[in-house]
Amino acid sequence: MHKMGEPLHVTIYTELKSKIFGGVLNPGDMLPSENELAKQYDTSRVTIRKSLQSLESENLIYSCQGKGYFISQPLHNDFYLHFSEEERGFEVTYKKVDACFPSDRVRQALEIGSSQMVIEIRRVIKKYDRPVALDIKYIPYDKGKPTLEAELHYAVFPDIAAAKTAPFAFHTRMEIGAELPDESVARQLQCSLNTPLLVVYRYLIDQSERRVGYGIKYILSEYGRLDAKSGYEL
Amino acid sequence: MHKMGEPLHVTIYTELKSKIFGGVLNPGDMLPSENELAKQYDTSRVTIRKSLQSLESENLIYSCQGKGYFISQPLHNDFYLHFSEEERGFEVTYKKVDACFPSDRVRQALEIGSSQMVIEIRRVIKKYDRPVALDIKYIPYDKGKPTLEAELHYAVFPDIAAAKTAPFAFHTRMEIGAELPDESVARQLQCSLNTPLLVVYRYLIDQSERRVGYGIKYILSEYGRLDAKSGYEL
DNA sequence: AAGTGGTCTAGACCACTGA
DNA sequence: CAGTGGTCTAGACCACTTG
Repeated sequence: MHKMGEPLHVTIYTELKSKIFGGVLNPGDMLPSENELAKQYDTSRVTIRKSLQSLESENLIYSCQGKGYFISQPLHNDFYLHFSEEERGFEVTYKKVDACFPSDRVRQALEIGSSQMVIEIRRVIKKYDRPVALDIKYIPYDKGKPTLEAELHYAVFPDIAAAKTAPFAFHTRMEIGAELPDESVARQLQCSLNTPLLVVYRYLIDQSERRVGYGIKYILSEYGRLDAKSGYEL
Repeated sequence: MHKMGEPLHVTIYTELKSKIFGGVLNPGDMLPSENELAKQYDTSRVTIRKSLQSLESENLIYSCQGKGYFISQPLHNDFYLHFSEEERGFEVTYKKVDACFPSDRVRQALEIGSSQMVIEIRRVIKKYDRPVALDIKYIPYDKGKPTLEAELHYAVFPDIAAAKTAPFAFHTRMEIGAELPDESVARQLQCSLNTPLLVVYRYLIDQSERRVGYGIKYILSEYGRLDAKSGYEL
């Protein structure tokens, strides 16, 4: 029922959602028409549409012109993963910035020629004085740019592109794998050569599909599993 | 400008979005008021609100009552990850279903007592006749339920909960780590004991926070990195 | 033809914010 | 106080789907 002070469209939204979560309405089922609902709740079509649009933006229902509204198939394989650079409780104790010529792997990842220089930024992330992750980033080095020191804040990834283009005009791709460290990585993480590591590759891509950043993060798995979730909330 | 046949609210939406992606409007900036925009585009407030609501549902803008609309801070650390059970081009060549008493790890994951039996479902996923992943799932075994054979379709995870509750009334948590296989896992994946594996843990949780399923998937990393992406699309 | 959703108008009143 | 967004109405016309 309509609670005092609560907008009517919220009440309608909630009641319909309850029916979906309660199994009264199931995937594929048709909802009552807008006019039907407007009559039921003694309100206008606009208010009903407001409620339905909320449900639609949560992927709970969808509409077909001329036919009606239908309950969606639930998406239980789509996960949401938060992967932040600035981890709370962790400390970045070491930074190194270099301009250098890229290795083949880095050249490929950034889709650049071998004569194009790159800036390499290495960081060791520690917790309780023990290294838990090694983060290496590469960004193409444009001549006539500020000094290397000024590039330090590029350690946080989105800033790289944000500095060159509009803040929304790029996206990121991520690949997650499991690998054993090479000697250099093992040394910096103070682990043995057969310690399995989570490795996260990141590609920063601008609006014209140019690669503007490449990052590799080696994570000691026992200190940092990645978390993701899917599903719907009442 | 307003193209023929295109709804006005879409035109307005697109023009505003272009300004955001083009860097004309930046995070924190205030948009013109609804009345302002209605005047500019010679339309009603309702149409303007429709456009703004679209932008809001994409997290490009947000509104504050009494103040106005503002450009959001971009969320470049929120990733979208699709983790499907039925992989195209892969084959499930082996299935085993057992009712058994759970190990400690499984008991903890499902939050059940040691006298509660569970059903174990093992699957080996192959590609070109080579194993690429091992998938083990556990679901609490309720007495007086159908035979084990009938539980085979539970191999696909969401179905487990969907069979017991409404299709929307549950969610999933996922943890991703890197581990070395034990002997049993190595044997089934036909790999050595120091092959690093991606390990994906899944918890299927119903609306009253009960664990209704637990899954472990060991993935040979070289054949199946996980992909995720973030960002905005024009 | 009747019913559906999609678009749009021209108002109204309210709650909230800031000067 | 004036200006903002939030809610809501009572219509209208269109495009689409189905019988």
